[in-house]
Parts: sequence; C-alpha cells; structure tokens
Amino acid sequence: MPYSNPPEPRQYADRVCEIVRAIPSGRVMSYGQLARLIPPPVGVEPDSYLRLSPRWVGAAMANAPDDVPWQRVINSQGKISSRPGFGVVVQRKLLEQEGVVFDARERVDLSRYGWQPEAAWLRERGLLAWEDDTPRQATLF
DNA sequence: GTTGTGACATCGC
DNA sequence: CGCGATGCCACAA
Repeated sequence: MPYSNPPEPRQYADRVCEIVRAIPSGRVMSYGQLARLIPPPVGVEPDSYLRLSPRWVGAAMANAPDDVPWQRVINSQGKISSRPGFGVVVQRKLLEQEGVVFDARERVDLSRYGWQPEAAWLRERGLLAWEDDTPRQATLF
C-alpha cells in the first residue's frame, strides 16, 4: 500500500487543516472527499493522487494543531477510522456532542451529516470545485 | 541495514 | 451489502 508523502508535507497539511477548520460543528467530511478538493501537487499524477491523497489527509489530521476539529473527518463509509493509541470512543463522543447521530453499525449518514464547502469559498483558495470531481494539475507546490 | 506499521478508497466477488 | 485484495511508500526504532 502506497503510504508515500506529498512533495511538501507541511504545506499540504496546512491546506487540509484550512478546510477542516471550515467544517461546521455537527457536520463531517471524508478523507477522500477532503483530498479531492486539493489539487494534485506538481509532479503527482492525478491517478496517483487519487490513490495516495486520502492517506495524506489522515497524516495531516494525525499532526493537526489543537484548533483543528479533527473529529469531523471520518472515512468514506461514514465510520470512524481507528488510530493506534486513540480509540474511536473519544471521537464518537465529540461528534455526538455536536449532534451527530450514529446508527447501530457505528455509522454516520453522510447524506445527512456530510458537508461540502461552497464553490466560492473553494475558488478563493485555489481549491477544486468541479462537478466531475476530477483532480487536476493546478497548483504550484 | 532491517523491520514494523500507518486517521484510506475503490473494485471485484 | 460485506469481505478481501490492491496500492508497492516513508520513517522511526
């Protein structure tokens, strides 16, 4: 499994955190969804980017500053991804305090709690907001 | 130099 | 719908 890092990990993480900070309380985004808003760094092929970037987002969350609502990032199945030394219990509790409801299978209904930034907000920051959701070569990292 | 192991998504059964 | 395989890397100890 490709666990490579982005060309400029810090810069990439900053972009990720900027988006996560914008997620409203009580809403969630998936790692992949988040990644697809950020254009592939120069030198990274779009298909490689699709394959690798969700992990990069995860890595960014692992080292996120305290002001980043990391609990609002979950996986594409609507479930909390467990990490070593930090059970899913804490994250679930934080989300429930924000009003997020989990079903019997520990899943969140993404069609209900999923969130996506406004197109204008994304444009201002050089992020992607195309309908086809295809990552493009667009940024200078 | 080796080894272990990561906050994922997608596709085929 | 669930489960397993795939991707084939970087970095700390």
